[in-house]
Amino acid sequence: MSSKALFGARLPRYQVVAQALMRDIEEGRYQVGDMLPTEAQLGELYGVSRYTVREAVRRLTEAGLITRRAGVGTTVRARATKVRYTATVSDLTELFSFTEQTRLQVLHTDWIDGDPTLPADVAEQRWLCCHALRFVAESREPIAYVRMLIHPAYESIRARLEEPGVTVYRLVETLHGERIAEVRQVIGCTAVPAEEAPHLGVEPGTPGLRVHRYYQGDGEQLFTVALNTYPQDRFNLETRWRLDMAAE
Amino acid sequence: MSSKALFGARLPRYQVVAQALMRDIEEGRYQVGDMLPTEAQLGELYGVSRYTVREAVRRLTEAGLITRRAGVGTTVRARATKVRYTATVSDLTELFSFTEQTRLQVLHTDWIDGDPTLPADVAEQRWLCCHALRFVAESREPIAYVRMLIHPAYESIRARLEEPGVTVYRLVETLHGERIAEVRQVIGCTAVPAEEAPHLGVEPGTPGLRVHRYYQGDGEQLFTVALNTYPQDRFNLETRWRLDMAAE
DNA sequence: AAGTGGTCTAGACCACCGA
DNA sequence: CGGTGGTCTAGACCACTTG
Repeated sequence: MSSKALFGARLPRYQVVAQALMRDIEEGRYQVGDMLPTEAQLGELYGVSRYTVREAVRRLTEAGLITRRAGVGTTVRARATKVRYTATVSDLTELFSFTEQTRLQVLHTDWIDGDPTLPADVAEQRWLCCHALRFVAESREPIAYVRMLIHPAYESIRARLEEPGVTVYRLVETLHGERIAEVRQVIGCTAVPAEEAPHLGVEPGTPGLRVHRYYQGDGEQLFTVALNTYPQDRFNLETRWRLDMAAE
Repeated sequence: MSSKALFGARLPRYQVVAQALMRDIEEGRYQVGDMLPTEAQLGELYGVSRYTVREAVRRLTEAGLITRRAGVGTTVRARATKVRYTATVSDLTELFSFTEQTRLQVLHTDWIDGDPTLPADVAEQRWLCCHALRFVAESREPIAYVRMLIHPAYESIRARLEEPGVTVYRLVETLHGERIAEVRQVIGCTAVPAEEAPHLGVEPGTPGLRVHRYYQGDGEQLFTVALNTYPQDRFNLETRWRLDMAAE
């Protein structure tokens, strides 16, 4: 119960109806897969107008309990609102709070083709691979060694990679007018490889954070992959998950 | 443009109104901070009923462009819908895909009091610290060394920590009837400490993933803190961020 | 053709806020 | 007090799905 439960607080009728329906679903009087009564029937059942029924039913829809289809009806989809924990960022840069104040320095570029250390779906294709260091602002010490895998179709990105403040995903979006629809991020740890260690100023084999990010378009197509190695103590990744207060 | 753009598809009037309003905000005819016209005025302006205005305005509200207050009016809050990327899990266990098939083996318990390696707000208080190993299913090799910081008020948790499949946050929730409202997760890398290495079967100083999770209640109060060390190659953390298709 | 949800109108009363 | 958004009614027409 909320701390500000009010005794005299009359609930709107659509709330009463919504709660009654939720309870009926929760307690199994309507099973998942069942059809709910029609709006007209619910209106009669609860003695309210169609507007009120629709407002109530809208709540259930938003809570994901039901789906509706014109000409068909209303189907129960879930027994209870799942408690959902959500981390939302309004912009991908917020994923990595620092990203915007960083710059990239490209070391060299080559092609990779079937790297077995990569996931199967990535290793299948041939990628342009940009090796680079990431710096924070004016600092002379890099925070990460980055390998950027760029789909051959997006090769023109390479030329603009070193502009300050750019991010891969923004380049893909602006240069090619495509939206990044999904980002997959896999985090693990690693021993800093001998190839990368001197650039980072650490000993080979010392601990490093490995962050792989896969930028995907709307279908399944992979636009770019960023493989980052962060030496110890130069970088922390923080995520917050907040409880959704959707339907109570 | 969507692939199924239909020419003959007449838009609902509330959509037309909503888009007009969004464009007006986007282009600065209504500035952030300004009040929008009242519902009555908008109805007259666009020649639609109040229902249609409200349905339109509801879209802007859901998109986060405006906020409304009865007795006051409608305030413009943002110039454009920010693209939001969301990662949603229906249950905290999904945050760490493995957690449910794991078991904990407690090594020993002590008290910590002002550990300087911890964030200031955590270090301030006195915690019951449970040292443990986390195993996957029947495997004999632990995947992590865990230090569980338990608020003295929740000390009774300790006794049930070793039950298979339990998770800290569930114990807090069930034993004390409190909901975890927020989880903060900080990821970095570390050299596996000498104290932990033998238990994990690795050499001290080898790379390890450090995952700290802070479980918070509704206020600011911290319930528990989990400090995990995962040796290399035993564990990956994956997160997906999907583009919200909310308001177009 | 009958019935569904989706849209829309023209009214109405209310709680709340600011002057 | 007058005006706001929040709630609610009783109608209506429509596009769509199903038999």
